[in-house]
Amino acid sequence: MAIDIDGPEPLYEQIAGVIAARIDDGSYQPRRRIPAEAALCEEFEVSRPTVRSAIQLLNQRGLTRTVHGKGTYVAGDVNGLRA
Amino acid sequence: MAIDIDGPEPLYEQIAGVIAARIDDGSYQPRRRIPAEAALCEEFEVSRPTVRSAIQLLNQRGLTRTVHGKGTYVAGDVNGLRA
DNA sequence: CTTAATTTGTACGTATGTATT
DNA sequence: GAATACATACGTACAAATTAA
Repeated sequence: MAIDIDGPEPLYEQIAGVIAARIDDGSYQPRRRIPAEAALCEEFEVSRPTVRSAIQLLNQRGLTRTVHGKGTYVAGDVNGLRA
Repeated sequence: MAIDIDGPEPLYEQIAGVIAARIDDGSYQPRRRIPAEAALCEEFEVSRPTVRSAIQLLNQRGLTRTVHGKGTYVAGDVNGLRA
């Protein structure tokens, strides 16, 4: 799954999609931390605000949870209702 | 209600609070447009990203609704469930 | 229909503050 | 105190939707 800089879908949505897919397929496991914002910036070659927008989407959708000073964690359940 | 640049509460939260208060007291009426982002930037003397963060909060809370190319509108109901 | 003006959307880069380890 | 990581905020540029001329 690559990022299409020219496509109609915003970068932050595409990135959120890639991360969501990794959660789905187990690359990023429940209750574990996903890579730091800086690392995601490097991987996707985008700015930090763009990575943060992607993470914000994931948090809103309940797939992840961000903790100040620690990191962003994959939600710890299958139903998206509990930690 | 003034903005406290030094207080612990983020600017965007303070601004969202001021706008919410204006919705409450009727200064901004249901289904009517609130001032454009640029106007709010001038009034509160903050950057556009900060104003947008404030509006995003209001949208998330259901107090307003933003339409691309048009503006941000006060929710048209009392229950926050319909437009 | 084309153009311009207004307004919101996306994205960049940067600086500084705060929380955790 | 230092290193790591997220939070807030600035300024800027250009794209896209809406409306009016």
